[in-house]
Amino acid sequence: MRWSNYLLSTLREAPGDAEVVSHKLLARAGMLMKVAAGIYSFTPMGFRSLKKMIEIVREEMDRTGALEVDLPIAQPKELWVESGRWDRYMNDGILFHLEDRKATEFALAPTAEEAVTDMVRRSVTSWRQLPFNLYQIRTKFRDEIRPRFGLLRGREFLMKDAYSFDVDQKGLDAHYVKMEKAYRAIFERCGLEYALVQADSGAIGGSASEEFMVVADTGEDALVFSEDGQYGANVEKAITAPLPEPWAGEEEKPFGRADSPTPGIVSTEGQARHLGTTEDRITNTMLYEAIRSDETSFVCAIVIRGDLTINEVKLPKALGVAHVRLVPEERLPEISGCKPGFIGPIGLMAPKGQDEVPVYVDRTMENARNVFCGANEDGTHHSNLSVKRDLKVAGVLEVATARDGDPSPTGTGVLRIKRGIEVGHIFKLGTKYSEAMKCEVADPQQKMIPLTMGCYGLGIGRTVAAAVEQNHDDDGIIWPVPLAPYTVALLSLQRDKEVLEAAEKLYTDLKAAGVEVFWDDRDERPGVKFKDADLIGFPVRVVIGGKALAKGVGEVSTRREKKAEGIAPEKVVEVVKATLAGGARALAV
RNA sequence: CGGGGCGUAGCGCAGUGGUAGCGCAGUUGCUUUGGGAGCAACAGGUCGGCGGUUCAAACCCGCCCGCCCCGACCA
Repeated sequence: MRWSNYLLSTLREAPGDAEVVSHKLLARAGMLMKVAAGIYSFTPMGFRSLKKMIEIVREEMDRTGALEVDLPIAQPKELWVESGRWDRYMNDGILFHLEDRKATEFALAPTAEEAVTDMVRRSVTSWRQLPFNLYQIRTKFRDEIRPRFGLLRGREFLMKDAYSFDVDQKGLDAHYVKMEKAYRAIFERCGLEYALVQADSGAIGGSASEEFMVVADTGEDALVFSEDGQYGANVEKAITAPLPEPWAGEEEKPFGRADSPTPGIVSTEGQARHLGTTEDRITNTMLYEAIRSDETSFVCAIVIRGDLTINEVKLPKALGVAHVRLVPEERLPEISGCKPGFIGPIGLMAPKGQDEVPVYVDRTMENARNVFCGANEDGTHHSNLSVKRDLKVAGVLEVATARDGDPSPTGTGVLRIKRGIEVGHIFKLGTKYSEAMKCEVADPQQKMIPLTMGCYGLGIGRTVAAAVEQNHDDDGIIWPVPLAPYTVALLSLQRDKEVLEAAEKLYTDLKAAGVEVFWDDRDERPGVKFKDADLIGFPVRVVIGGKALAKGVGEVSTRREKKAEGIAPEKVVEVVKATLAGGARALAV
C-alpha cells in the first residue's frame, strides 16, 4: 500500500484527554480516534492491527475445535431476567439497554451467556450431543461507571467470548485446560509478557477462574506473585501464609476497660504512636452491611489488625453474602455510639431487626492478645484485648489484603506485587446458567441433567492496547510483528527518478514475496518520514535515498534496534523476510 | 454517585467586559531535501448549548451537555 493512496494522518501532539501511553500513541499514529467516553473508531491503519489480533484468536480457537457462532448484540430482556442478571446489572448501572417501538426492552450484551445457553437448549436433548465449545468475536457493551485508559477500559469494545458445554465436571476441566493452552498460545504469538493468576469470578459467577494478565505498570489490577513463581493471584483473591504474630508467646494481661485515651486521634498510625505501640497492636473494627442475594441484609463487624486492610472482594464470599458495603458514616453512632476511629467489637448495639451485631475476626487476629481496640466511645480505647477470652466471635475469616513482602502461601519466600492488564479471563461456570435457564439433556440413565458450562473471555482491543503499553519507546510504537498493521515501511526519501524507480521496484518485489509493505511515497522531507515510520512502529524499515543509492544500496533496519545496514537491492527482500521471521528483534544479515 | 478540573480553528494551547489570537497541521508559490525545513501569501471559528446581566459577554451569573482526573464501583 502507498501512503499517497491511504487515509492516514499522524499527530505531533497527543489529544489532551489521552492519559495512557497506548491511547496517546495509537491516537498520534492516526490509528485510533475517540468518539465518546470509552468509545473509539479504528482508522484503516488501526483496524489492520485489530484484524491481526482477531485472526490470531480465531486460528487458535479453531485449532481447539471450538465452533464459531454469531450471537445477537441486542438481546431481549426476558433472557436476562431468566438468568437473573437483568436486575443485578441494572443495579450496577452498567447495562446499556433500550426499548423498541413497542416498549419491549433489550440489553446490549456485555457478555452472551444467556444467548448461547438459549441456543444450546434449543439444540440438544441428549448427552451424546456433547461436548462442544462455542465462541464468537463481537462487539460488547458495558456502560462502565468510569471508562478510562483508552482502549483498556471501553464501553464498547471487541471481545472474544467462548462458552463450553459438558455433561460433567470432568468434561469442563478438560475444556478449561484446553482454553488455558489456547490463551497461552495466543499471547505467546503476540509476543507479550503475560502471567496467569488466580482470580475472583465477579459478577459472572461460578467457581474456579483465572486471569491472563499482561504485565505493565499502567495496569489497573494489582497482582501478587510469590518470588519462586509458584503462586500468582489477583490481589482481589490473593492469600498469604499466616503472618508472624507480634503477641506470640505472651501471657494474657488483664483487660483494660476504656483505660487508654486517644483524644481526637482517628488514624491507626496516630493511635499507635500515641499509645506507644505498633500498628499491628491496634485493632480496627469495621462495620459492614452484608447484603444477601435475596436483598435482605444485616450489619456485622469485622475485626482486623491495624496494619492490614480488609479486601472487600474477598469479604462477601467469606461471609456467604452477595454484597457488602461499609455502613455509612452517619449511621455509625446508632450502632457503635461513637465516630469512626473508636469503634470496637465490644458493646455494639444491634440495629432494628437484628438481635446482635455478629463480630467476625480476620484470621490474623484469631489468637490476638494484649492489643488495643476502640471502646465505642469517642477518644477512648480498651487495652489488652484478648480475642479468645474477651470476644464472642461469630467466625474467623480470611479477608486481609495481601501486601508486598507478606509470606507466600507456597511456604517459601515472600510475595511481590506487580501491576497488570487483564486481557483474558477463564471461568468454570458450572451449572449456574444451565439450571436457571433449563439447559438440560438426558444422561445415559435418562435422567435430565443441567449442562456444565465454562466461559472464556479475551479482550481483542485491550490486548492490542496492552501490546503497545509493553512495546514502545519515546519515538512511538514498536509493534510485535504479528500485530503490526504492515510489517515493513518503505521510505523513498527523494522524488528524483532514480530513487522513485528503485523504490517502485523494491515495493513490487516485496509485495510479490508476500511481504506486507507500506510505502511512504509522499512528497515529504526525509525527517518527516522517519518520524512517522517510528511513530506508527512498523517492525522493519527499508529506506531508499540518494545517499545510500549512490553506493548502490538500500538500507534496512528494525524498529526495535534502529541500526540501519546498507543492503544490495537484490538482497533486500531476503534480508527483510529473514528479519521478520526472527520477530524483527534484530536485523538478519 | 461524591470531590476536583476542563470545554476557544483538525491537534496542542493563550486570551478576566470593548475588533478572537499563537504554535503545529492545511492551501498556493518560491527556496530546501538523510531525523518533524525557511520565506511569503492565504484559508479555516455557532469561543460546548440555552437563558440572564450589560450600551457591549469567549470573559460575569444560572441551568444543561460533554470530556478528563481522584475516589467509590466494576467483566
